[in-house]
Amino acid sequence: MQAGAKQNTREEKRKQKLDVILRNASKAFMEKGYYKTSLDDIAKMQNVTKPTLYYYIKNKEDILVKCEEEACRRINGLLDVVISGEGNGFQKLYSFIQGYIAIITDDIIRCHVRHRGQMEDETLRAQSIQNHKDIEHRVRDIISAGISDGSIRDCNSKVLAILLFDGLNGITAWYKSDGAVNEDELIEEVLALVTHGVIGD
Amino acid sequence: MQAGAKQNTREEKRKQKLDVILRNASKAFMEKGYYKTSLDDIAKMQNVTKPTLYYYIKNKEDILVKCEEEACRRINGLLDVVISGEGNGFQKLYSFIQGYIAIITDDIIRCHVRHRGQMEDETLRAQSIQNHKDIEHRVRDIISAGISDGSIRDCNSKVLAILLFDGLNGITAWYKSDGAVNEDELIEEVLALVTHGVIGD
DNA sequence: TCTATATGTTACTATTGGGTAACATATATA
DNA sequence: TATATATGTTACCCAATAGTAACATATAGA
Repeated sequence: MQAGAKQNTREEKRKQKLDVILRNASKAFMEKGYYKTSLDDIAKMQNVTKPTLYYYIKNKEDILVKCEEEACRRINGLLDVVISGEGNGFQKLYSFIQGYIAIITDDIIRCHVRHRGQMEDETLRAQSIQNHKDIEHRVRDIISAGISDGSIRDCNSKVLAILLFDGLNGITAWYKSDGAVNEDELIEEVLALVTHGVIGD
Repeated sequence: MQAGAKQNTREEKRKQKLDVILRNASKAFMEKGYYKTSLDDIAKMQNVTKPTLYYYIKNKEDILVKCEEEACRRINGLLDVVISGEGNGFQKLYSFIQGYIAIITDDIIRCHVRHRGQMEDETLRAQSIQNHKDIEHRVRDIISAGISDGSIRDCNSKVLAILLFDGLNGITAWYKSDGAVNEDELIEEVLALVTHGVIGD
């Protein structure tokens, strides 16, 4: 067997185990909150002991950082696709919302959304805030383009972007714990509301 | 001096001091988070020692409960006025949004919004969730009335109510830490978006 | 087979912080 | 003035938990 292959297997395993840790931690953080979830709790979820976690993460806060990296990768990936695609500003915003709702049902993403900008370490906190600002800015650019090409009503792009993000994040937080509305129906309702508002015909 | 008057003064003072505690605690919770804010921190903010707080509150969690009581009183008060007022469903929803944005700049209300449903005590947590459901339901009733009278577009009132609350809560959380948009302008933008959506004319 | 390194455990330290007991003082009222 | 009660302090306890040191074992590669 080749040296490279074996090495790879070990690294693969390592990556998978880290992913399990992040996934379990995210789930626990969403259910009980960050501070009410101990590292012992997380360790137990994958049947190891606390010090083992420190082989994969630097410290508790590092879990949030790693979730954020993963989340930003995916959200920015979505934005890459949306922005480079066809259509006017409104259509791009529309497909971003669709994609975002789909993405944000993942525990790791939801964990990031709930905890971003809340690291105790100042440098990490600043980085986290910046990461989100960058994403928000890319969405605002889509909106601005839509206003320019006339497909989006003239409005304050900052207020719209924030209203949109907070609304979407809230929706998905609620969505998990309730089976009354299915995902397709949810997306359709949200898109209709964002598009046309609440005013009667 | 009358017995009643003196007694009253003492009770007044007590109420005022409790209010200061809630206000300071709310501010700290919003800035640093609930778990990163110690009772010693809060005590220092009004130049007393930690045990003194226990003369006004049962325990740390009780601060959240008391903030919630105050917040629900005010939000339900707003709903009382809005619902009993003139106009169709859309107009009532419109004035609720106006009032809600104004109310939610208060630290105590923001503290409630951020921490509701997160008490460790199960009974308190259930009560908190119920309180919010009640409020959400009153808003949904306004929406349903609007749909019936034709002033609001036919939509899922649950999705709209949640999208609305989360959007508004998010906006105001952001609003505090940024001076770029003044409150009147903010309210106007939000109302326009909620009313007409983002679609170009 | 031998050895270095990756992976894991047990047992511990150190700190934080919620909550309380015991004690001190101001003040309203009889 | 006397006294009960409201209000406050100092000094402490105790539980939870993040993080570490020392030790054990599996495994990849020579």
